[in-house]
Amino acid sequence: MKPIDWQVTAQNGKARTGILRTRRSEIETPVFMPVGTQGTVKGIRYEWLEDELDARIILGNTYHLWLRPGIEIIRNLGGLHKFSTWNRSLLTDSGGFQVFSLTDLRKLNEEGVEFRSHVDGTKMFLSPEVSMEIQAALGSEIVMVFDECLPGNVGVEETRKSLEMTARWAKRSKHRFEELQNEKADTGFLVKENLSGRQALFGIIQGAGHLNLRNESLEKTVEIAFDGYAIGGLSVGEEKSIMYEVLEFIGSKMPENSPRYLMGVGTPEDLVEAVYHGIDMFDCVMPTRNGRTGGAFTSQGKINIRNAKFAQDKEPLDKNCQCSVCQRYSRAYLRHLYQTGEMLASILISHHNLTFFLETMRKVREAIKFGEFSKFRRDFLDQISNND
RNA sequence: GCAAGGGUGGUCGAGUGGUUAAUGGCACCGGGCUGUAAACCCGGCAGACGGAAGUCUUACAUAGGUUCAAAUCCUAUCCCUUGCA
Repeated sequence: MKPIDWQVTAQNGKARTGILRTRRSEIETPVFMPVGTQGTVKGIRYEWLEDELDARIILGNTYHLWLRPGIEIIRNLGGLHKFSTWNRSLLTDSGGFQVFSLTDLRKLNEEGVEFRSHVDGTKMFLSPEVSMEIQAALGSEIVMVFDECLPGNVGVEETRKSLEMTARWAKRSKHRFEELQNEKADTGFLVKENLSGRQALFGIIQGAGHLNLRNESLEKTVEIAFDGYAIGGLSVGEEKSIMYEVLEFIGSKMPENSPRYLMGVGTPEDLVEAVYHGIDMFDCVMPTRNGRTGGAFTSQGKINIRNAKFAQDKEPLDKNCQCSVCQRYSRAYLRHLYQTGEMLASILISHHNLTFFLETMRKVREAIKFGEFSKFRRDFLDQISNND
């Protein structure tokens, strides 16, 4: 028995819809997963995620939860689901991205990465094994292998060395992961229908903007065999055209019968483009981070609620949006909340943004089912670049 | 009325003869944010011209003055604060 089940339900060009079943929820793909790094999607109560937004899966982060509150505490409280009360699916990132983003606070070698905690400077050592142990304690439905994520625009030699290490780390991740499953270290264990009740493990393809290396990484990763495959190392400073090039090249080469996950991406346009190239899963901090900092995504493109031009604007953030924020609050009011530093501004805009992302994916799925994805893509990109 | 201390750019507040179109903070304006060290970061903020380096004009209560040079020194006036009557 497998830990997850994924079936394609419709195909339109390279784009496809599917149903991903985990032990905790049923997820229609393509799916956008809100990011909940520290056990919370910043500014959004689970009630909203469950009810109005109807998110079926969110992210958590190994590194952050390891530092605070610490794994012992989470394990003692029964895992991240019980601790946080989020009962739908969780995907946990391995800390691999922090290898990239906390570059000043780390020392990296074959064995793993020594971090100085960004919280208090304590030395911590993260490795494939440790990452798997933490993710087992968190009890997420989908565990990510521990990888090295390079910045964009890195040369061929460095990229190759890195991707080879990532492949070795992937092997070690899987080895330790399976031990932990057998040891029943997974706090989220839950038997459901014909699933194993265990965690699923996804591999990560690296290779920066070098297509041949992407291919190499793909082969190495598939050879190890995972429950799903992710593309890492995109949108990390490289030209956007490089990301699209990599997606076009590698997207449809990834195993057809497993979910394909593009890590950390992206803008609404990126999502639609990636779906076009056969990607099924996404996560990104943009809706919540931009929401907190006054950036709203709309069907007419991005707006910045700080702009003086909204001071007396009675319209909602997006006149085409059905979310509870757009049904009730004007741009003028939201701008006022933002300008006066009211936390509600961040909450409401984040809420709207998440709605926009999730709703966009709903429309994407719809379009694929009706065989109209090309038209949808054209119209969507047209609308969104048409603002001001 | 007398005495003391003050009046600086939207605001608060540095500066007390030249490197000062004037430090900072706030406000304001704009930009950025892609597996969250992010309720954050960056930039602009007298006016005009310029792509820019820059040039010019007007500025530190008001009006005069001293000086090669003044927000800074002097004189007068107006206003504010505090104390004493």
